[in-house]
Amino acid sequence: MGGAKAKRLLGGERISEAEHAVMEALWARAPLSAAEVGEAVGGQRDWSLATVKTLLSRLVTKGALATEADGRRFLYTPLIERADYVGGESRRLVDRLFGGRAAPLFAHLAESEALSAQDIAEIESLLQELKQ
Amino acid sequence: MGGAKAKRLLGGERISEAEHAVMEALWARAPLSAAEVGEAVGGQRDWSLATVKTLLSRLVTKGALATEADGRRFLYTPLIERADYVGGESRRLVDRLFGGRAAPLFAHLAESEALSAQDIAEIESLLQELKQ
DNA sequence: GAGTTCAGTTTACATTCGTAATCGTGTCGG
DNA sequence: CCGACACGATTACGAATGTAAACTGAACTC
Repeated sequence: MGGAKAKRLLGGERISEAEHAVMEALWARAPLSAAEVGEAVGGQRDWSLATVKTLLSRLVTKGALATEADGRRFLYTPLIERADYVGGESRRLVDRLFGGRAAPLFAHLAESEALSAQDIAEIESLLQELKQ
Repeated sequence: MGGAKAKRLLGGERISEAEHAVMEALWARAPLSAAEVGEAVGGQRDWSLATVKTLLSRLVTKGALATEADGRRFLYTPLIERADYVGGESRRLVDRLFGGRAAPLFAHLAESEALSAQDIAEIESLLQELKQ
């Protein structure tokens, strides 16, 4: 279950960084109106509502969001799953920088002290699961 | 030695994806002339020499490459280390998508079967080193 | 020594992105 | 019924990017 195949954005369009912030808001809670998304991202970015609306429109065009009419306004809902997006981006990075292999990435994070003790513990237990 | 602190690009400018391909060529072997870089990346991207020259210039402007005169032409050498670039990009991804923690990234890679048996073995041994 | 070549520099131009302001229209209060 | 407001849609506009052609000056050729 949960094995939804990665939904490709229409024509494989990419989600930009600003757009991603909007997606995060909607992944956290959806559906939301434009104004609500504005509030939600208000903490992180200092955008005018107009900007948020532009990003929402672009995401709809790209096929990343669905709209549902709610009276005079729209409610927006993600069409792609966060896991798919995250997986895609991770894969892209690993491909681009580490020849597609994850171990070197891991080594890098380890070497640059990007791993906390907790991370290490968690990863260790994940490894255990994988091995059986 | 080798502990060079991450060289920040002038003003923190980012290296674009196309530029990155050029950097890879030079990280693999440097110094190289523009024509040589062209050949080196020729396999991956189908760029005209003019394009390669543009990218080289932009990278010089951004402070990512140094030029060394060699007769009528230039030889280009990276000013930033691949490890620094890779580390920066990895960190950005982890911050943006996983709240700065590496374990979730790892979990994701594991879950999406992006980890080969070899990866797992290597990571395991890295973990051993980390733990002592 | 003049023309051709070659390399870097300048200019070009369509897209995407970030960031909005403005427009058009339907709705709600009075 | 009329004006103020609330929304989405349209338009804007500069910076960055991808991709390259045109220009310029120096070097090598005959």
